[in-house]
Amino acid sequence: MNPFYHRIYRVVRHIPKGRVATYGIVARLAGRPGAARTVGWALSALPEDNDVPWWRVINAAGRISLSTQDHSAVLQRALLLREGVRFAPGGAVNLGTYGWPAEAYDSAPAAHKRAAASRRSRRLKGLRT
DNA sequence: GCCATGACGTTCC
DNA sequence: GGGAACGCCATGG
Repeated sequence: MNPFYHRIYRVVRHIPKGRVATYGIVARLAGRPGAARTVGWALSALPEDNDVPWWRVINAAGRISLSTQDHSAVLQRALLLREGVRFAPGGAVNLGTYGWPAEAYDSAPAAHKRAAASRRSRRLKGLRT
């Protein structure tokens, strides 16, 4: 297994219970800024008998990236709720409150986080242009 | 080795 | 605030 993957998993294991981190942050902490997509890859490649709290990793919009219909998404919400993470009415997590590490979100406002969500919705429509 | 794909992110209309 | 385009990195065909 590549060092990146190991680093990614290690970073995810460091996420405290009741907190969440974005793919971008995890990628950055793992030493590969911009490799957010790769983080998703690494998590999807996790074996069933893993000790990595993958559910604490969400996208920059504070939402679960998986399709809400997917059983993994349902599981992820359940696990987060069990740890005390509250979801806003829109189904998003307040990164300013639960984001980890807090400094990362404090210094990086990133007001237009939902852009990620819009991109995904576009792709779901099948509009590849 | 090139092309397509994806649990993503940032910038620009 | 919402939508579209472009960029990034690793994997699989």
